[in-house]
Amino acid sequence: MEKVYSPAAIEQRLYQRWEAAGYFSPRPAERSYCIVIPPPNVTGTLHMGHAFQDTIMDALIRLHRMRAEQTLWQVGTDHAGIATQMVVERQLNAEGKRRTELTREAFVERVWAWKQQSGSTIAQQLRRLGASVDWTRERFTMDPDMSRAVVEAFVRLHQEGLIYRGQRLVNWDPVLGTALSDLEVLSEEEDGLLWHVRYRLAAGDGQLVVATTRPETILGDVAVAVHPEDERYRALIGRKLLLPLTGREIPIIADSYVDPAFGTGCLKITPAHDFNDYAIGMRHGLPLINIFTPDARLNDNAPAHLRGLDRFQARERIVAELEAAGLLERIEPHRLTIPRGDRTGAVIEPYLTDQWYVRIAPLAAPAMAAVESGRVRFVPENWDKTFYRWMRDIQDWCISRQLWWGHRIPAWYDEGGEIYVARSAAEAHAQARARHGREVALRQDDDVLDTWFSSGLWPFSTQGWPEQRPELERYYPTNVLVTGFDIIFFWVARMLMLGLKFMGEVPFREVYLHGLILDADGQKMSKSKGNVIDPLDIIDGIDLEALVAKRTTGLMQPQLAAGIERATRKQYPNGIAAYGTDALRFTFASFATQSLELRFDLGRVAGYRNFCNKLWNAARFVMLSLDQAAPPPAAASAHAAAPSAATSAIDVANRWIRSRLGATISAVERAFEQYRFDYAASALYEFTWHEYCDWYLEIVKPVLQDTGDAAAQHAARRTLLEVLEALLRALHPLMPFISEDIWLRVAPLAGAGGPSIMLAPWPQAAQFEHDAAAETELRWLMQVVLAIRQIRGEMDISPARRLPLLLQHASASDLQLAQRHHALLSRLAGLESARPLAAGETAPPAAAALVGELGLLVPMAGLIEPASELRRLGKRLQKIEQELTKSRAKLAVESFVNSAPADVVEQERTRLAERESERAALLRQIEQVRALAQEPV
RNA sequence: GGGUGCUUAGCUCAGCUGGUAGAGCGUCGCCUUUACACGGCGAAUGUCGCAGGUUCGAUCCCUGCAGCACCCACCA
Repeated sequence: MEKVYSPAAIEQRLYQRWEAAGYFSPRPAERSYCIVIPPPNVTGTLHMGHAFQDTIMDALIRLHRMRAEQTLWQVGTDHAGIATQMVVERQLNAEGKRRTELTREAFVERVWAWKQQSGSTIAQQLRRLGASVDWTRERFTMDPDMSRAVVEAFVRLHQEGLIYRGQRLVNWDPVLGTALSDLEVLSEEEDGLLWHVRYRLAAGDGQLVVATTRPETILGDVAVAVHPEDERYRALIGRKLLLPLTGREIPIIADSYVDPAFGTGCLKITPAHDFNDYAIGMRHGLPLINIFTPDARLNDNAPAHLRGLDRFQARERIVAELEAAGLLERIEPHRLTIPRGDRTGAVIEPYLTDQWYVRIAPLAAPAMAAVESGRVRFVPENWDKTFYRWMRDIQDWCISRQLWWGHRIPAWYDEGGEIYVARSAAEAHAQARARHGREVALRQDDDVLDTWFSSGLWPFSTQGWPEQRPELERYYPTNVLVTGFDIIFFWVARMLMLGLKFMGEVPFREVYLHGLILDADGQKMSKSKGNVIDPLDIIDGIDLEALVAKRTTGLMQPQLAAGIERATRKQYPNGIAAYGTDALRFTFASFATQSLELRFDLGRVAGYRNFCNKLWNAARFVMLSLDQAAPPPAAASAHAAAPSAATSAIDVANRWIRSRLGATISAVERAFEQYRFDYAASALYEFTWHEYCDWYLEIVKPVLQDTGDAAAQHAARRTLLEVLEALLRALHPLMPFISEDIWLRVAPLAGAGGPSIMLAPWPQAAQFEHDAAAETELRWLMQVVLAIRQIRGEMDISPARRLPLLLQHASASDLQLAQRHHALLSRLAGLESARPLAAGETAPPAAAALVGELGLLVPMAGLIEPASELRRLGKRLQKIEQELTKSRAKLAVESFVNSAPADVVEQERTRLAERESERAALLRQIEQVRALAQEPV
């Protein structure tokens, strides 16, 4: 093995081997375990959020695979209608072309070409992460069989009246020229203006002043509303106003929606361009006047000289004209929420169109019931509140999009506009024939479905639905959905509704919602902020120039480049080092707390890279020590010989490390069950570094190197190997590569070979039985060693200097342990000698420490300055006295002694007693050292 | 406007059913001891956001306040 762990040398090679060998495919077993990957955009690239959630899923999958369950991680990608269409449109624009210059067929063909070209990027990136997805079952939401599922779902929902076509106001993105669902609209507060406009009474005997944020929509006004109780305007209700600029007559109506306190208390009503006005218009039977074209220019309902103006130009012109006509009373600044399309950032226009909707209430009710009854469980649990709130107020889902890329809506129209929803054109024609008694010409709906409609079917469409395939039976419902909370409405809720609808069962038993990865400053990572870290750059490393180039090219706002470059150079003066996949994965695991926000910290990655190196070198040590091994003693003689001191000492240590490993395995299992990957990571880290390496390896060294005891050496080597081998298996779900690489070398020696650690069984805690006696004994050993090291450290005694040690007040058990572990103590604490004080022997001046009642004395002669020992003792004394004061105070409170549970009181008394005897010992010690200090040298 | 979280060591975060606070990184000493300097040994550091309340006892439960974050919502 190389001296330094080098992830680049092992990772890709191992993954290729695994994939080629087909290890990612499920192997038949009684129990199954299935996770579907949240399908990433096919043309996208892997970001930190993906890497995080894929790490979690892979860890779960690998654990269950090792438990010999029939484990499937279903992989695939999403066609991502809007996002992908936009990317390809941008490419066209760069070539100086426009989408509309192409035929629909030509454009779609071009998107497919782009998908072929870029679709493998994310798949390759997933491989780099070590994701053990079953590539042989990869799906794409636009695959023919997936499309068939989409059509089937649409047709069935339509047949049941759960999909309908309706004309109403939608969120219209004028840049894309499509409708959007409510979820795809982001509202943010922005600075705007409030224009106060005069509307004159038709009779010429007065005016109303109306406050509006959108003066251009005056052209579509059909009324002005006031509150029915508003004394100021009560008398005017029912009278007519002249619409400014056009002179069209509109009524003054009364509606309690109007807030008399806002603005002037007069609200202009534009039903075709505002959701509230639409509702009011409906209530009052008012007409709708649409004044915009689909790209938000004024249409023919506007006065001739304004037609064709963009809505923002129109606003300027209309304000100017109002001003000129003396109809503009005043303008004031105003904060308002502006709705924007989540992809384009364009201001959303409420716009009257025909769209397809899913009637959501009948689907939402069973979904809520499933969560309420616990058939689906959110982790962390409190997400159910968010879910319920949204589901209660949910509006019908607009599923049609005026795009070219996506699943074409399976609806056809005849010349009369009659609709035929069918699984195929032929079926539609048949329906039309039946209706008309003759063949009629049909035209398919031009629109496509919302991407999330097909995503919502993912857990069963990937398994062949609507066909009843065995895998559908086997893997539905899936066990857990792992995803970000930001997608709970878009995806989780819809899968739940559609899964219940079509499969009659929830699509997953549990939903693990993880937090959002932020940069080190707590900012969301985004291209425009220039703070994006590519997970692959952490794995492979990247130099500063490449990182700067990556962050500053292709910006939507190129003027940000300079600032981004400056910040990047400051934050990563040396670029990013190559840490490897395992370190990155372990970092993600350790980040997987229940927190909503996770600040990514490269320091943590470096720490876990070091951890990998530690593990690597521990393995090296084990391998090296095996190379030096003498042949094991013959079984008979090993048993016949009386156990030597070395044997019985190492035997306790062997039992101890096995006991600790067992506890670690249990802790990891518990952690996985609770989705607390941070607990799993820290249990493994703690055991590997601070128990196996810090103690066990050090304990084993003298046995292996200093003694000629073959039986002890043999037992130590076996334990070294067995524990390492099982530890690697326990580490594998989080660190697949390094664990495999080492395991392939180690396992055969441990008699646990196999083609891959992936297929090896998950370690059984029961095989590493808990051993309380060994743990107690090792705790004693460690405390003694630590106490002596502390003296050495604080007294600045060179590690090379061997110390004599005297034991004071040693119990029989202390003496026995000291004798058994004499060699170890000497080695680990650097002792020259160790012996108990003889009866009646006066202790020499010494630095002292206590382990329970046992006093550890390091004679000071020539080693220790009395002054520094006094300082050390003084510090200890101070601390003890503080604790004593607290303890005494507590026990002095009668109510505590009376009301607190007996064991708590007892514990406090014990603590007090211990502190008191420690204090006494310290005082004696101080006295003695002080006397020494005063003696002339 | 409504909702949900968060506020613990210099930094990033843990902290189980209330019983006198932990890790990693960083810092400071000492050490190139043949697994590892991506290392070893030792050390220091916390009015647990603020103010009340409940309790024998509160980082933990309750109320209020402040700050931060996110989600939902039609106030022109």
